[in-house]
Amino acid sequence: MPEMPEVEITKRILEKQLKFLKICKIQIFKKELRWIIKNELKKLFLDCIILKPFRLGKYIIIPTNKNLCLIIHLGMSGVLKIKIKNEKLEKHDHVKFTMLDENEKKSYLIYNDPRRFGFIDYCYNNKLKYHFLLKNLGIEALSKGLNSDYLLKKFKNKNISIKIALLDQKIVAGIGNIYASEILFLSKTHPLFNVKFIDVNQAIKICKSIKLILTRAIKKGGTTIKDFKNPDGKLGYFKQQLLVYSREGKKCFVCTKIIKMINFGGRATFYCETCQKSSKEFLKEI
DNA sequence: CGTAGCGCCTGCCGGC
DNA sequence: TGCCGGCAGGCGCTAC
Repeated sequence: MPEMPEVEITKRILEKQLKFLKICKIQIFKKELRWIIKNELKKLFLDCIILKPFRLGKYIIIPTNKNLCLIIHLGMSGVLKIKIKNEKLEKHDHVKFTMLDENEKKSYLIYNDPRRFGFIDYCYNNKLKYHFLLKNLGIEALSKGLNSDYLLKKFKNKNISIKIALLDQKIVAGIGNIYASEILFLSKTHPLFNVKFIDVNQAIKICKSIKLILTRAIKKGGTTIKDFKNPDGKLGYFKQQLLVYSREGKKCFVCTKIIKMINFGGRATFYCETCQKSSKEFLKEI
């Protein structure tokens, strides 16, 4: 489910609904996620008061008043659900936090993840940037620092296709497989274009497209392909705006030629051969 | 060193 | 109807 816009949507709702709640109970029904949830987490976070959640790339960070923060990643199929009633568990509910507000009213945060590629970890607030999963994150996709200079610097001495580069969280944090195809279509860049040939003009276009696509997706509440729901249970509506992703065999909205799908790096990539044309010599072999 | 490919999981869909 | 292969929004690890 989640690329950065979906994670951002999730975070915004957590921000509204979890702030200053006290964690009074933690239940772990399945600790074998991407990594095994550490035993001590349950005890450590008891009686912690939740401060303002934030996002780093596709990670959600939930800081607390005890210098500890939760690190949550939703993997491919993870969702966080907030409930105000103590409802029966659903399939693939793996972790449940019970929380209290200042009037002792309970609410519940539930981590649900069918494929279990996501995880929950924790660390000390001041050690966050040294956490092994966060320390190598590249620049935030929507930050000002993401500009053509930054991209060109990162692309220097690399010999990979632009599609692979956009998915590399060490370069830019937040882009996933759906939006990578969309971004390349918008910037008229062939997905196999070798980053070592990207010039300033192309880098500027790519930066603009990254920001435009992700900002639009956030506005639409993210993309629901199959199972993304925000913590309020709402769906995302960016799917209707997708220009190339999952449109193989259909007509390009711009030139009416047929959208192609290719597979590399183990992921599907959708593009328009006409709109994203490139001389062969600039493409990365696959 | 950088890069390509694998594997972790469950569920769903299309083809036979 | 049922079974099977392929595929899915991510990402760290391993082998080269």
